[in-house]
Order: sequence, then structure tokens, then C-alpha cells
Amino acid sequence: MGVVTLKDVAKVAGVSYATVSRALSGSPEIGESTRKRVVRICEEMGYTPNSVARSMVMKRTNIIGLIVTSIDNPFMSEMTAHLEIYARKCGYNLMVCNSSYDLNLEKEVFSLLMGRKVDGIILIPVGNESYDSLKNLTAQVPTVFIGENMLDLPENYVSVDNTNGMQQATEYLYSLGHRSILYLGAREKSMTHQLRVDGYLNACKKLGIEPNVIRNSDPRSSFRVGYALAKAHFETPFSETAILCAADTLAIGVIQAAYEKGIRIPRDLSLMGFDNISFSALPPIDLTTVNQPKQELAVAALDMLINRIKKPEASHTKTILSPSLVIRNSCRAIGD
Amino acid sequence: MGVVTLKDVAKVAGVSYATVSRALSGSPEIGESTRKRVVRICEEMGYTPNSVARSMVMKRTNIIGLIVTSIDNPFMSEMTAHLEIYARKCGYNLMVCNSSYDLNLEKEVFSLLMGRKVDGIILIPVGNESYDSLKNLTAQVPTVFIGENMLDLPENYVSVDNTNGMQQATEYLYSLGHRSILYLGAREKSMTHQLRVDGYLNACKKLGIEPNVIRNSDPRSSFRVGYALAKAHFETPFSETAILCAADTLAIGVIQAAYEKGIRIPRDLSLMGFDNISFSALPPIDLTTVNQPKQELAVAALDMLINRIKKPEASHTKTILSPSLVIRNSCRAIGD
DNA sequence: CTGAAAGCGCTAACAG
DNA sequence: CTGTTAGCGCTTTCAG
Repeated sequence: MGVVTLKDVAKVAGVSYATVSRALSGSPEIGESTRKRVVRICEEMGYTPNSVARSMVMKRTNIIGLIVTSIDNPFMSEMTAHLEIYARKCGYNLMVCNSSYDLNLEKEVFSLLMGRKVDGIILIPVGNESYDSLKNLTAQVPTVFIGENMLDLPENYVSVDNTNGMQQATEYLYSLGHRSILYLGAREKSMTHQLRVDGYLNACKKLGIEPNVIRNSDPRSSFRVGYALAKAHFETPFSETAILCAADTLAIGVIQAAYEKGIRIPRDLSLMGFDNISFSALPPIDLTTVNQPKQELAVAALDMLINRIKKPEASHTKTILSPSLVIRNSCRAIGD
Repeated sequence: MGVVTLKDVAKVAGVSYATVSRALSGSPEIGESTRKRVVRICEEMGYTPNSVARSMVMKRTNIIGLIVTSIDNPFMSEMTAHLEIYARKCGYNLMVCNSSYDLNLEKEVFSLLMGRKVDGIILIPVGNESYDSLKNLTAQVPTVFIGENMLDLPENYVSVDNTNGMQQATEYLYSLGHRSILYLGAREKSMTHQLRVDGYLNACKKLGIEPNVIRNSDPRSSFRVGYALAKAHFETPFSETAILCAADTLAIGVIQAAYEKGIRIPRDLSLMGFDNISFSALPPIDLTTVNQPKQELAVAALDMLINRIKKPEASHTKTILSPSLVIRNSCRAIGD
């Protein structure tokens, strides 16, 4: 183990260990010659500063806690990749926990991260109940929510404009001639999902078409759920010419159900998703969707968090980025 | 911030702070009545122990560093999910870093994690050069390699039997009547990939068929790479009836290239992968592949690491799990 | 410019 | 059974 400590270095260098500390921290109050000599000796001895000890006295760990519902969900893992890389660039490391779509577990890992004295927490929450569940805790450590809107709540968050995104999606389908569009996967306990449905409903109203929503009582938007919902729907005859899904993962599940039923996409049925996960671009999937700018979300969340770490008393801020249509080949134009 | 410390609690409880510490750590040398009273007061005051301070004195952080090439690769993110959940169950948290397929970065984050005094490191290495690059560091902190075989090297690792897996795959294709099988994606600087190709070559020899290997000079096995290699291959007429890919992600890239070329899978061409990532099960992909038991790998790696943390002087151990064929619908039987 | 010394919050001897 | 005390390795006053 790297048992070389400041003291050891100091002894060898023949200076006090405060001097070594100063040499390494780039303090101005030290002679250039001593600094160089000390730094050289540190290297020779293979000294690496002990972050734990430093954290102890600085009352700052430079660790950011990241809580995601499930790291193996493509949207989450793409976000995590961006977050980790940018965080490191900013001098932070990421401690990652899965909440596994469980409010209690979410709270538990939140506390755990607090006990670890992380400087801040980025949270992709389980759902809108997370706010109530966590509000005593979020008051105690800088926290930024990603994705789940906390619209009128005193929390920091970044997200895309979900309503606008779904509105764009609906209008796009309409522009292709679709008049009967099914919305699939509205999650009950998620403000994000509420806002997405709203976008769909708004557009329907504006365009004068009849809305039709299949809700999702599961806390997650997985392939499996999309598959199950679509399968049930396909059991009986249906008249929709397009399905708009609340998430790409759901849409991919729909593809599966459609495939089994012999329904061809886009020939027999048009399909859209939301998120633009990387798999949606693959030709066998080739899903038209609404893009969430993941890297921008990650950067915005981290900037917001770091800002708040530096000024804990600042008031809450919200950043809403614009989603954009990504047109691929899962939708076709139909005659009137 | 949770500024309540042991001292504060001790003051309120009217005991020394060592007593509070004992009450919480479940020490036997304390009266049941005092313990109860102290614990109650801790709760009332909202005291949470400071892990950093504890780490400082215990010389143990209960943090495990995880270095992956890229967390948004499906294989990695599935592994990470399993690792995080099991680690937490064992009392550890995960600090995750991407090496971004870069040996220097890999070394850099490794040092960084050491400075953080993580108790151990789990590493999905960039390639076989990682061993040399890191050997001075791995000697200083318990480390377990996942995936990349360190066959004759003094390191701890867990992996599947890659050679056997590819042998099974090749034999399966042979059993379907394939006699001209292309192996796609052998990565130069990876022992794992070397072992996989070996499995293919062994099988070819044994079965008396001519091997044919397309190598991959890129450090990663991504969709993009699979697509590019296949596209180049499809440019000119080819006689293979099956392609065996070094990874599922490569195979999915091949699907894309085949699709663009009008080559139907499995009708015109059979295709196999390796890893069994979750996407491979989706009907539009529906890839026959070789399963890596990810959860078992994660558990084995963590058990091995924890074991080594407890007995740092123990000799190196290696665990090799068995891969298994997962038959889906990307391969068809052909006549002789 | 450099050294001495205090102390971050906690655990673990060592006394009582 | 409980209190006292000495650090863990580092940063940071405060003196010199």
C-alpha cells in the first residue's frame, strides 16, 4: 500500500511536513527551489496524497453521488458515461448506486451517500414521489434531479421540454397523414411522463384528432413492458395507424410484439419513441424518435451541481433543454 | 449539512463520545440500557456517522473502484449493475471510472482510485497491454481483472472460457451444415480475443474446415466497427455461409451492413455473436450467441476481491466460468 | 519563506 | 461497563 506519507517525505527532504504540503498544493508562499526539490523527492518516493485525509480536513470529498434507477438501462448508461467523463474533468469522481426503481432503496442509498460525505448528488429519480420521499434529505446536500421534472418544486433540475417533444412527435405523425395515433406507456407516477402525455394531448386537441392513451402501471419503461402492453393491445382488432411510445425502450418492445403478430413496421403500423438511445439508430430497429441531448443534459446537471456546491445558499435553478425530432424509418406517410 | 457529530451526541447524552461510538458499532462492552438511550438520542438528533473520518482511522474505505472501458457498452453496463448491487449487499460502494479504451487513461484513473484509498479495484481492462501498463500499481492494491484473461500472469481474474465458447459456436454452425465460416473481429491486442479466435481455429482444425479470419485493429468491439468490417467484406463477392463474430455488438453492426446490402439473415447468411447482451434477445435482432454469465462473473469477481482485501498476501486466483450456447434465429441449417 | 501545532470525526487501546 | 487519550494524514492558522 502507498504507505509513503507527507511525514516520510518531509523527513527525507529535511523540511517540516507543512512545507511538503505547500509544495504540492501549489501554494505561493514557498521558495521555488524548495518546491522543486520537494516535488522531486515526492516523485522519487512514489508519494501519493491521501484523499481521505485531505477530505477530512477540507470537509470536501470531491465525490459526486449518482443515483440511477438502473445503470443497465441504455438511457442511464449513456448519461452515466457522459457524467463520469465530465465530472472527472472537473475534478470529481462518481459514486454510482442503483435505486432499482424502488423509493425506499432510493432513500436508503441517498442517505448512504450522505454518510459518505459526497459533495453533491445527481439523481435520476424513480418517479414524482421521489420528491416527497427525499425532501428532508435533499435539503441537506446539494442535489440535482435529471429527467424527472420538479416543475413547481423547490429543487434543482435539468431536463428536456418533454411536452414540447411529444407535441413535435404527434405533429410529425399527423403531417404524415396519421389521424389515429395511439399513445403507449404513460407512466402513472412520473411527472415526466405526465408532461409527455400532455404534449400528445395538446397536439391532438390542436389538430382535432381523438387521443387514445394506454397507461403503464409499472414503474419502469422497459422492453418487457412495451412488449406486454403492445401484445395486449394487438389481441383485439385496432384501428390506429401509428403508435407513439413514451420511451424508445417501450417502442422496441412494441417492435417485438408487432413482429410476433406479423404486423410490419412501418408498412402496417408507424412507430415512434422518445429518448433516442443508441440502439434506436440500428437498422433492424431504425426508430424515428425524439432526441434527448444526453451530453448536454449531463454537462448542464454537473455545472448546476458544482455551482450549487460552491454556493449552497443560491436559490434553486432549472434548466430545460430542447428535444429534437430524429427521423428514421419506422413511420410511413399514408393517404388521407 | 449533517453537522451532528459524535461529540454533540455525547454531550446531549451525558456520556463520553467513545461510548456513543460503541453504542453504534454494536460493541459488546456496553450496557444495554445506555446503548438504547444513546441510540435513541442519535436518531433524535439525526446523527449519521461520518464515513470519511471512520475510513481515516480504520484505514479502510469500503469503496471499490471499478474501471471499465466504457460504461455505455451494454456488456459493461450489465456487469456494472450486477457489481453495484452485490457490492452494496457486501457493504461496499462503487466508484466508477471509464478508461475510454485508453491505456494511459486507464493507468491514470487507477492511480486516482488508489489515491482515494479504495479497498480494491475491479478492472475490465483495455487489452492485454493493460497488464504491463498497470503491474506496478496492481501490486499495491487488491485488484481483480474481469474478462481479459491474464492466463499465465500473476493477477487475479475471472472470465469465461473463451476458447471453449467459440469452439462450441463453431461446432454449432458446423452442425447446421456450414462449411465456410468467417470469423469477424479478432482484436489484436486482447488476450480474450486471442483465446476466442483460438477456439474457432481449434474447431476448424478438428472439423477439417478452412479458417478465415477478419481482424480488428480498433481497440473496441462496437456496432460501428462491426458495421465497417462487414461492409468492407461485403464489397466483393464472398462465399461464406456464416459469420461468427467476436462480440454481439460486432454482430449487430454486421446486421446493419447486411441489411444495407440486401443480405438477409439468416436466409442468405447465418450470424453468431458472443456475450449475449440483452439486446441480442430482441426479435429484430434475435441473435444466436454464446452467453457470458454476467451475474456469476460479477459475484465471483467481487467475492475474489473481498477475499483478497481480507487476505492481501494470499496467492493469485483465477476463476473461469463456462459459457453456453444461446440458440435464437440468426442461423439456419443448410444442405450439404 | 518555513516550522510548530491544532484539529477534522472517529476508533481503539488502555485505564479505571 | 465507561471515560481518557492517542492518533489516522492532511491543511491551515499562527508564529518566527
